Amino acid sequence: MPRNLPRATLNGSMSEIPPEMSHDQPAVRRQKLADLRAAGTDPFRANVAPTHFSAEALKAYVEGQENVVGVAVAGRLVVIRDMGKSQFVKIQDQEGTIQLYVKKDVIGDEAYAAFKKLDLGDIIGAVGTLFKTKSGEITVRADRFTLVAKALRPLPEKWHGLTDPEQVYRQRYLDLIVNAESRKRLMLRSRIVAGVRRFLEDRRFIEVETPVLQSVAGGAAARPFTTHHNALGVDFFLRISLELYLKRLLVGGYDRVFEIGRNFRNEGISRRHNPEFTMLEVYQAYSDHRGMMVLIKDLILTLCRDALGTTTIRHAASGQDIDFAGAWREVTYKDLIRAETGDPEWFARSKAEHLAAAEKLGLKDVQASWEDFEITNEIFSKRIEPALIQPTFVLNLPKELCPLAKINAADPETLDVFELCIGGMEIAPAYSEQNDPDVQRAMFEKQAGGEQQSIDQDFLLALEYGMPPAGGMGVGIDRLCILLTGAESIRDVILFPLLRPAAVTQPETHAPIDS
RNA sequence: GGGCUGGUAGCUCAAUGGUAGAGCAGCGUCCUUUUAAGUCGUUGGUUCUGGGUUCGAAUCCCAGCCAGCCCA
Repeated sequence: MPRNLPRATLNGSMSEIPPEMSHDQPAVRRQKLADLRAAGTDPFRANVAPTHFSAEALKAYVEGQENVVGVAVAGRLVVIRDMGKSQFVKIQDQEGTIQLYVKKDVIGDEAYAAFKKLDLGDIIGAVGTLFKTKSGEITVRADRFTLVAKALRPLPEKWHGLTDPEQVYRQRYLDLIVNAESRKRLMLRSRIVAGVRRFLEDRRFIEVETPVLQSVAGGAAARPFTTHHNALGVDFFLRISLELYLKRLLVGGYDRVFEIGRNFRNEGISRRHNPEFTMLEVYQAYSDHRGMMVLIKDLILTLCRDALGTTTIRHAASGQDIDFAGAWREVTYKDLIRAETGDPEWFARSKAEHLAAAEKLGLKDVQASWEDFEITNEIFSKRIEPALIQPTFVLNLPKELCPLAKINAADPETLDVFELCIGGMEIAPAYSEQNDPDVQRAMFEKQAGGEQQSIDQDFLLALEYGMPPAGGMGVGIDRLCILLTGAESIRDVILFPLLRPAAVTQPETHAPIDS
């Protein structure tokens, strides 16, 4: 301690803050920390043993048993109402907030003086008894408290929270502290993911983990990220789907498998796309795409009941209510296209006619160089899909759209697949999985053009050992969360969405005033 | 990649070419049942960055950085 400053004592007194420094909140807080250490306590070496989360403590109160039920709680100080010789404060934990009442003549002069030195954002533990205030709020009357982490920086404002979207995403921890809505929404995501696991495990699906680093990134059409393994001296791709490894497990005798895993696609970023995103993929032997229809409806209804507590949600963008408990529409791709174009003979017409019609529909991006099926599919993705708000199974997609599904027996131009659309988004595609190794090889080769190296030969080898017929499905977990939480953007349901790296600057260090 | 919008105190926001302000937070005072507590006083600015126009720029112009939305 420099001689020119008063020595801090255990009763919480502290060095004078020079007025010209009083605006520098980190410096003031570091000074308080230095004073605590000078007095022999280091908050960062202390700990507490809470007995209750805030919400549990509130439930533990017994009417008429004032100051009988004892609790120990811990959390971040988010509200301080100082009334001189007593204070009402609120601490926040994972489950919510609880009010503490700290009275000078209860905790003693020294402890009270130390309590007055606490700052918003500090993390404390408190032990006391439950009572109800005049206005009826269940509150902990604190007998003692312990500071376990000093916050060296001030929190964002309590009333408006953090609104700058950039800061919300970059400093999600601050968003979570001050924006209850974000906290709720992202916690709901955890509940949804947990609900998916429970649902599938109840049906004897086995959760597995398959490689993220792959030498052939297959199972979807997307640009992969590349990376490099130093010891092997080999480049790898980050996976773009889970499919081909999960099907190897079907070959291996795991009849019901799923993985909830991160996919990486080196493509643009938008309200609906994050370069890394979470997919659920499920495969069930001896089932097919029809079986997957039952499974996905059951899954979503279960999530609605368990995580949301309702089977009806409001779709903000369209203003419609979506009722998951009702019947889900089933319609073929071709019927949708015929209805949208008003042309019953659409699929009998030439590419030139399709081009002209697409132009007439106002689809500006369509190029004459496109394949015929791409022109038709543009109508589907730009005009039809965004309008499918209520749960809709789109059946019998054209065979060009996926090389991994079985051809439909009645209409060999189409596949035994569905695409589930809800809220104008594609939520889950599912297939009757192709298990004929020769057909699969032919499909891959056709898709690859001349690029043999893009074919996963080991997957084809696996199929030659025999894969049971199976239904398979991919569910975009992020999109499902957008839907179920009513979020506007995928970034609102991802804790740390990808952003351009911020300028690399170390946090400014604020030396205590006395150094 | 293109268009539009935004970036001002720790946070939320004002200030439309003429002295950069308010609320919260901070600092100091009063207050032993408060609820965005109240009360009196008070500190605090690289107006995103760099150029330019102008007697004078947070404001107008150019370039850049970051973000959001829309489009691709």
